[in-house]
Amino acid sequence: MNKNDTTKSRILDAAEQLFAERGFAETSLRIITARAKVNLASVNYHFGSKKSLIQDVFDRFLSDYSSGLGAKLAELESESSDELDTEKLLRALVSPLLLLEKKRKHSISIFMRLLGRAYAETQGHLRRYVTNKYGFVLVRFTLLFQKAYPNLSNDQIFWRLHYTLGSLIFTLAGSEALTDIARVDFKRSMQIEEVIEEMIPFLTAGMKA
Amino acid sequence: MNKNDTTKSRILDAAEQLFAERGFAETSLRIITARAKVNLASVNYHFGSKKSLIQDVFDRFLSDYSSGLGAKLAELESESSDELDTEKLLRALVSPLLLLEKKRKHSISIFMRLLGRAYAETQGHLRRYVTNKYGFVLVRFTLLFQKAYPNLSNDQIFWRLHYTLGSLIFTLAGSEALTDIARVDFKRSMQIEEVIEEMIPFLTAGMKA
DNA sequence: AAAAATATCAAACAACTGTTTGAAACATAC
DNA sequence: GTATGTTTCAAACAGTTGTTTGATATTTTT
Repeated sequence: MNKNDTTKSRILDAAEQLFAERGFAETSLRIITARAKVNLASVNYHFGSKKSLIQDVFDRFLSDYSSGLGAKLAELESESSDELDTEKLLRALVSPLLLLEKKRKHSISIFMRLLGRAYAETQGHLRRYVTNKYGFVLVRFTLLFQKAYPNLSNDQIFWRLHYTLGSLIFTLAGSEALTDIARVDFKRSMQIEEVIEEMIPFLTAGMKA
Repeated sequence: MNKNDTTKSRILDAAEQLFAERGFAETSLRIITARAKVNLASVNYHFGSKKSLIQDVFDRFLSDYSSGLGAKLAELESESSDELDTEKLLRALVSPLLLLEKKRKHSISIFMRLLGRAYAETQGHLRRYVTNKYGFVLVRFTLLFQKAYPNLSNDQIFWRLHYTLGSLIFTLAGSEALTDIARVDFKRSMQIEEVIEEMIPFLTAGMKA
């Protein structure tokens, strides 16, 4: 049987879509299993609980993304500080995203919406889970920025990195709706790659303000 | 009876807090009424439904904010284009927020978290409601930016405005958690006013990149 | 003070939630 | 082909949800 058409992966596919569209609490297991065309009980059989399903949806994205990012970071870490600049670092951050998008259409926007929702879960289990398991990537990234900008204080870098993440997550999460508006208002149809390209000079300028 | 201690306003107070903390679907009417120390049925009596309660929570914030912003925008609209700059416009955007914060502690972060959640509700009733009722403010703001930056194309302004909103909402929504981290990591405790001050040069540089 | 309108209350409602169960179907190994 | 392990399925479970009800209390009007 095709690995992408097992009961388990069909549940993951349906769940990640619906979670991104409607949120975690607003998405019932019955809606997921109906969309995935599998039996209701199979979620608890394959994943144990709804909580674990949510975590597994994240894991599939994050392990893909952070392995791609890890390679990029390793490259950059071996470079000297005067070779580093914001644009290079930002491209390291987004290029694994574009890889995801190539493998599966709209996955950037789905991924970013999920991230936004996880972030909004200020006190929930999900935020803890994500930060515990993947927080070290953010740390590595912060260190690179510190190396690239020795004149900026550490907390300035901390904050600017968060401004950047805010722009990225917010814009890419809403990219479908926003490109729609741009298309009718400015008669300009954009791909997500183009949206990202537009964003890089903005963020670069801010970073070294 | 004190206007701020009616059943209705106690429900609004409890609801806005809990919605910001936990989300809309994750917050039951029973939790709200328990926190507000009122009877369960009073929500449906005073607001009609949970949906309307959510909208009314927004209305209280948005009418406060957008009336403050409206005055600022009127000022700016009467200025000539060479008097306008990004910093002025950004300050017009955030100064009504700081007024809210003065009236009630933590209201910026609550407000931004609510906005973030409303924004995440891509297909929900709330997003429609907010954009229908308050979308014109964003339009006015866009026009001012176009006036201030005649060399930028309209869609560039459109996108950069969204990057800015992303930074603002994302950072201010998480400002409590982030200032906590900054305090222990950098031994630096920050007020929200300071966070905003730090953000303005970043966004200004990006806007005129 | 009587009457009318407004507000509060405990209790019940139907609908929906995630999860469990035990039997049936299927696959794999001997 | 029988036995063993794995997966699917319909049905039921207990708990929570938003909402409604009708009685009681409170306030306002006359």
